[in-house]
Amino acid sequence: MDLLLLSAIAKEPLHGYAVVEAIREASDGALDLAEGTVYPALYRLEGAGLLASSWTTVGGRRRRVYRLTRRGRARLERERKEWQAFSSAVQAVTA
Amino acid sequence: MDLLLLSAIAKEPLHGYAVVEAIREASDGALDLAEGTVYPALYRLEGAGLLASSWTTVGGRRRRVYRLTRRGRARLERERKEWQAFSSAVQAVTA
DNA sequence: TCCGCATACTTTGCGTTCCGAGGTATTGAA
DNA sequence: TTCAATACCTCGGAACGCAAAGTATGCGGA
Repeated sequence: MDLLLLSAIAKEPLHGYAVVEAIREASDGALDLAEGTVYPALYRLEGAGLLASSWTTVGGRRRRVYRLTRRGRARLERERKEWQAFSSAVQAVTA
Repeated sequence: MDLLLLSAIAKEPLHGYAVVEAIREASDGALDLAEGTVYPALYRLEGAGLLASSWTTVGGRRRRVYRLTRRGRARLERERKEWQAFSSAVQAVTA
């Protein structure tokens, strides 16, 4: 989860709703995250100092735009490596 | 989890303790499952009709050996495909 | 005009899952 | 005889992902 969110926001700052769309589109519909999953996860990541947010208003609608902090980028690198390792391990067991 | 257990047991019937070892070795130590994870999962899979078990005694030690049922093999195929799809999707988002 | 849909955020509660920790019991080696 | 390894079982907690419901705004079509 964290890897997905950090990856999406790393490409460009996004607000919650846009994160859901970005991940759904990037995965060609395979990953369709529920809002009840994403928003609490974003709060958690911000609380952990990996994301920072600011409110903006676009066309009368308020948006909370998230961007990666320095620590967030470092964490993203780590998460990527861990995912690769995990994925390879699963591949090895199931092959 | 289910994919890992079914994969390990598909190669040859195994008892719980051996499943943990098989997965740890196949993954070169990367996946080291806790017994508190594996045993309940095996009961669950057996309850779902994907595994069948029988008691054996080897050197005074009792073992519950699990093997895949027909439905278990079908499920394994499905789990493999789902994992591939999921893994590809994550790869696409994080790339 | 007004209804409904898309946008956008928030919160609550549920079910599942995985694990740590503890327990039982046997065998074999130090 | 004591300890490690083998082998099983079970309880409790913590986290997680999601469905569902709620709030609110803007916009297009009937």
